[in-house]
Amino acid sequence: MDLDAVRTFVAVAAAGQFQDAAAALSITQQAVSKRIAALERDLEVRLFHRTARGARLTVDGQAFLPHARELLRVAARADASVRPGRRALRVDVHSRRTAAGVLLQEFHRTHPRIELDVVTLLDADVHAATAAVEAGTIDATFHAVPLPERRLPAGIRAARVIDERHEILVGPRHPLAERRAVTPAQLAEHRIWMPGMAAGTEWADYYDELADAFGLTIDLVGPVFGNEALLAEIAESAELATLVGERSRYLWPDSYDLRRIPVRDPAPVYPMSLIWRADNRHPGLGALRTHLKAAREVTPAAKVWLPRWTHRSA
Amino acid sequence: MDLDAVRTFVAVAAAGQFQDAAAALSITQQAVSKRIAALERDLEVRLFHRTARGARLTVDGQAFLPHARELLRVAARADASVRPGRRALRVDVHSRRTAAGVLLQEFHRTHPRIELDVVTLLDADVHAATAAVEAGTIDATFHAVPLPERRLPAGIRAARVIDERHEILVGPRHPLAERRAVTPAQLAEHRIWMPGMAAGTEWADYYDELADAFGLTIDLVGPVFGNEALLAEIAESAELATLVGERSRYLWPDSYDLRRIPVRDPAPVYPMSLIWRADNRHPGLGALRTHLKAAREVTPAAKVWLPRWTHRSA
DNA sequence: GCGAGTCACAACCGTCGGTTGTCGCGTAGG
DNA sequence: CCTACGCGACAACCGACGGTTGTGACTCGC
Repeated sequence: MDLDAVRTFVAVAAAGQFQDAAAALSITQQAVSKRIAALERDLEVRLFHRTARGARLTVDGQAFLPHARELLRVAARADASVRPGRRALRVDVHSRRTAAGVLLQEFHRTHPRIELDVVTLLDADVHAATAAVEAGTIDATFHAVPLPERRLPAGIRAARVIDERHEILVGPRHPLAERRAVTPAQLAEHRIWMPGMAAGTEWADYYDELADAFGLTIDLVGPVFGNEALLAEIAESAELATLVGERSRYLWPDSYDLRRIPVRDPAPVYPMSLIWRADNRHPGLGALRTHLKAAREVTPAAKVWLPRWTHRSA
Repeated sequence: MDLDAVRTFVAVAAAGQFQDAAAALSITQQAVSKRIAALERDLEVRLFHRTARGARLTVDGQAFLPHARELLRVAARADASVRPGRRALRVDVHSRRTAAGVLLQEFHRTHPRIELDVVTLLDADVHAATAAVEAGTIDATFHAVPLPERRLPAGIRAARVIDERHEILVGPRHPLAERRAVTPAQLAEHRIWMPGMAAGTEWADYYDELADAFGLTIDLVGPVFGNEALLAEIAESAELATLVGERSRYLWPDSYDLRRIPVRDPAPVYPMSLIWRADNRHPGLGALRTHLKAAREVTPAAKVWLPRWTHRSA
């Protein structure tokens, strides 16, 4: 199936005759005739009734038309997603399942008109992601911004948009399973398991500092067999717990009886900023910033714990 | 943008290298190279990093990939919608806004996996539609089936699936505007306007018989300026009313203050059947029949009025 | 019956997309 | 360090496809 043929089909359906469609497409009537004939041969079905007054859709043509329109729309979106100059808003998130991803999905739902592409830079820390923003390959990224010892490059802006609190995830046999909330101090006696956190990453640094601050045992090592395996292990265990972002979404089969219990007093918070180029005029970027600003839930300062190394600015 | 190129792009992204993708597509590596190069030239963007070990997606490629997949999915659906042999379930309804259309939409929502095409045969009465079912151009149609004086053709089946009751649509100044319900007899004093009902159609016959039975004045003539104009007229008028199916959906701007008032005791019912070929093995057809059976709301026989000419069978 | 309109068919031709053959280059291994 | 292997790119060739112009068959309306 050829997209040009589909475009021609839609043009003919709209015009009601080959000639006008040909004019609209700036080709000859004969070319239109050939394209339609080729499409009909390809689909093995007749799309138009030819009359002396023009062309009318057959039942098959009628059935095909909305699909053809959809096809062209999707093709236009696909094109817009990468076309330099007016491509879709491209935002980098570390994972779609954590707060930033969830917020982006929400943004997409409330702003269906804004073309949005969510990508994940491979092995990118704040600096690599910021470099990508600077280079223009992405329009924005979500990261915790380190204290301004190392200032952001000129022309780069950042704004705190997510204060992600945490919950522990435990199985039914875990001692804390029935709590409505736990404090960080209460977690000291229990083992917390976060496999797959490579040392040296921002997240590993965060959990290290958190462990230090409250005397926790946070296990960052261990083989990674995927989320499914981790969840199964947690559900079975009477000792293991893992930390998840409050707004993260991990789907698990109903057979796993897992509970999410908020960590409060103080609530450890992973502060994420949106990072973008000051001179980026993409209309979707402004909308995204406005949306994130509105969606931000600020917890009173007294009740949160923040890592020392992060950028404090709003 | 060429669909073959897009298919190739997806294959390369999956394989991680040109050679394997070429093998999977049964073409040479050189052809793959050309197709990708053409796509990149077309989109004015680099999609892959070429290395000595294969090809890795660039950020642009990563952004493009889901759109490319979607494009292929939509193309496959478009193809399936008309491909003889295994095309989508094709159902004819007179209007998408009336009960049959609304039920089909509901069916589509609850059965997203079943490819469904809703078409409207032009100028087709029961017999023309039945002929289309017989010929196989459509899988099913909704119509009131006349009494078996003229029996259905051999191999054609019909089942009553919709008993559509009615409501009158009136503006705020109409004498009946504040009623919670009206009887057909009460309508006798008022003028009912149904423009655009060509004489001789099933619907016109129905309204004729209804008018006779209760001494109503139903005006089937009048110029047709579209639904919008009709609704505007009704909303303004203190005398005009029009009949609509209970489950029909007409959207109007909020500025029109229109009320829908059920007609009951007895409730005139337009009985519609689904008509299909007994030997049609399309899997969606069975699902549709089951769905319609479950959705059917049967009003006690004593409380309904049915036209004499319709097929009484369940 | 004829003219004006429709679409289809035929002939022609350039371009595009496929193939085969070869090269440059980066990585891995001796 | 140098070589051998594997990857993708480039070049030359060729057939097929899609565009054009010219023409024919057909229908409708005056």
